[in-house]
Amino acid sequence: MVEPKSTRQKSKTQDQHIYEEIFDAILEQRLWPGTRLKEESLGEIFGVSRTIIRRTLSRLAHERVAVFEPNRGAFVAEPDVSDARQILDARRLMELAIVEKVAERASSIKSEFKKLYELIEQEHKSSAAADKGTAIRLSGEFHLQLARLSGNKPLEGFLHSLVPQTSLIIALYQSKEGSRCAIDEHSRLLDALKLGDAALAKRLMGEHLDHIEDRLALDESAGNRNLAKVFGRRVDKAGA
Amino acid sequence: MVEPKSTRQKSKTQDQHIYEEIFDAILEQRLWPGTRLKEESLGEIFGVSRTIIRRTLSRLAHERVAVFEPNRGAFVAEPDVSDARQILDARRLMELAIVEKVAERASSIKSEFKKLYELIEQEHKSSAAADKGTAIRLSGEFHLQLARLSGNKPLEGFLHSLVPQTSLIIALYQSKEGSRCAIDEHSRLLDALKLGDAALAKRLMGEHLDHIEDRLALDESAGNRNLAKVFGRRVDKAGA
DNA sequence: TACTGATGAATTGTATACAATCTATTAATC
DNA sequence: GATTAATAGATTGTATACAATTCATCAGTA
Repeated sequence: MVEPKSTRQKSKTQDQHIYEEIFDAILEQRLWPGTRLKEESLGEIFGVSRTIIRRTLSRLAHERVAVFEPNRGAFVAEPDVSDARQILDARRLMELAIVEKVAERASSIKSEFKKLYELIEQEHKSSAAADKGTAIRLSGEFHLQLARLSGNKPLEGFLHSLVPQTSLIIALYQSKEGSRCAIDEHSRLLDALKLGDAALAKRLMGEHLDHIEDRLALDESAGNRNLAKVFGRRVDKAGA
Repeated sequence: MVEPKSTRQKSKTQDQHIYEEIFDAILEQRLWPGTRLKEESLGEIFGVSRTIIRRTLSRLAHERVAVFEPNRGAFVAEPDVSDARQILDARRLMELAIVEKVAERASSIKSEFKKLYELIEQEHKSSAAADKGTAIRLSGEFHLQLARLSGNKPLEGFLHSLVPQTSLIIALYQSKEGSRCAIDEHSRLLDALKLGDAALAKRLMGEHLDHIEDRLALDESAGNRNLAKVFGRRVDKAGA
């Protein structure tokens, strides 16, 4: 079993792998807002040079999941209250449009729904196993899969950046713990979609998003959660 | 007057400048879909190394304005008919949402409208001067400015990638020449927005987009316009 | 002539070297 | 002791070197 001599052939998938690893870490809230993303450390972790890491970080930065501070490097984004409102607002707009499109296409994508039910099944399992990180990530993936079924790639791409940003917002501003009813909401939403009931699906999605937002404390004072910003200091939350 | 010793200080603006130069060239349809974007050539043109060019190209690729073909380099994107429909569909969704938001905020952003009227004025001028490229670009910028006034940065960013993509679609699929009524449409739209008449503004925006799409030939056979793809060949449309 | 295969130039993909900048530590001054 | 200045170490930003791949040219063959 000879290793491929070329280091380039894997490049595309290698890139994608590193990206997804960081992406998932953010979805699962293992990577906290404000965490420093040191290039050399990441390079060692994934066994590539800074060149590759830099490309990944720049992709994350473009999706507003990370931010570059000039000469200081990349950090996991910390959306402030105003950012959060805009992100959630944009996401609602997108999700409702997506749900409508999926409902319209319901009859022609029947086979795809099966996968989504399986995803919900997994959500249940990890929720039951108290594997919170995985449960959160799967929840996000449910929404991403829905976006894919909309059949509109630009929309899918846009939601792909809004979902992890939402994850960061939840990390920063969630006040009440999420009752896991969200999973049942997914499943009822999917039922409505399969029947092609756009109106019901949109209502359910709207309520689903309401519930997520209800758990957040997005009043201005909530900004105080971000102590570093309040005191104008910079804190590296991950050194290694 | 001493030059700044550092080559890094300008980096952020330098980057932005190169990006905008290419962005504008695409908006003005000086850069045609399928054009090869050779790294070294661009580097020489802008006096920077491939590193910087590569970053710019990767940004354009992320916005789907350029595409990377592995080991072959970057090319100006050539959205096919299916892509085009999805892009236009997404854009309609965005533009209507944006118009609604701007109408809602009309009273609190009165001073901003002035700039937009000036932009329309410029559009008139370049149109009168038969400066088609500039006219097209300014038309795109009008929509981008509107997006900015929506007060939603994610939406603004998303439209920022949809506008040049629309430009590529027009380049590829426009069958009838655009009557320059579009400028008057901008101006009537702006009137409605200033009055905060969301319903009217949305109707006008919808019609505006209809008119753009009316001039396109997006039936399946339209794909034949892209001869290179029909014959499975690759053609470099710009060598230098 | 048309087709295949080999050779070399051109171009991309990645790693690395080096310069600019920032950060932390220590020394110096009041 | 607190504040500022200076220095060394760490990290980012850019250019460049080198390897891998593609592309064009041109023999060779039927």
